[in-house]
Amino acid sequence: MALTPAQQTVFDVLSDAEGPLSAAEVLAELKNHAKTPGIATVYRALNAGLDSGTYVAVTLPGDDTTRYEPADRGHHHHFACTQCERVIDVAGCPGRLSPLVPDGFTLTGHDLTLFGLCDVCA
Amino acid sequence: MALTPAQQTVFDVLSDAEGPLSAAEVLAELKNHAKTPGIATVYRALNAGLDSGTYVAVTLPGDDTTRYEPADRGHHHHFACTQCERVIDVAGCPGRLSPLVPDGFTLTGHDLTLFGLCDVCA
DNA sequence: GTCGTTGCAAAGCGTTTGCAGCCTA
DNA sequence: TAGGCTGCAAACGCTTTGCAACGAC
Repeated sequence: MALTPAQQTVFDVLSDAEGPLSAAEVLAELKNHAKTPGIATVYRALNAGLDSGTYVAVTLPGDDTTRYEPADRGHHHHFACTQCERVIDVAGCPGRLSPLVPDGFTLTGHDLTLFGLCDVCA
Repeated sequence: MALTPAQQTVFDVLSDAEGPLSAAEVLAELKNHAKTPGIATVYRALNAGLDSGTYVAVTLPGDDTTRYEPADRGHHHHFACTQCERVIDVAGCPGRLSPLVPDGFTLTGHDLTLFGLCDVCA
């Protein structure tokens, strides 16, 4: 599946990011590039990536905007800085979640977000 | 801080729920009551509760609507049924999260959502 | 009568979609 | 010329706000 120029640009930005970006952040990042696409084009590129399985959507607590990141990063979680609002990936996983699940429930997945101060803000 | 009638009704619904409810769910629940307030009144009651610290807002991954629950439930997490979309509280906490935090970052909180099938859907 | 609460409708904000213009082949 | 990509603007759903009417004291 060949990428359109706009899709390629968006893909580059997401690949270079150290965590999931919102559509607005992608657009802001693209402002640094030679050519800035319209917001509609950004959303179309992001949704095309979701459809093709290239990206996954990420929603963080307390943040009502959808974020996107490449789907090939494997299982990981996120750290959200409460000061600068930057979101970065963190490797690893607490594991041992089955004991938390009530009787009769089936656990198929989980999502963990850490909050605190990033290295810049700390 | 005396509650208005509408605030009291919303408070009753949230207190009886076994997990966080969205504004739409609160409104749907209120339809079973004698008097159904307008959606604006529901939002006003919810936000008044947030301001006074009576409620906390909860956002779940993959769900772009804000949910609300009483603030006095202590530290707990949530289980979201991927089939019926019901969300219920789960007690307990994996703990041991500090090892996941990158060097130079300060951990102040976390949020965990479990996904799977509830006892009804399993 | 005064003040706060409520309901309706309009406004906001993020996201999606329709449509026409553009570029490439 | 035909096709798809793009940008603009309108549409859309959830949430908030303005304003006037209502009810309690």
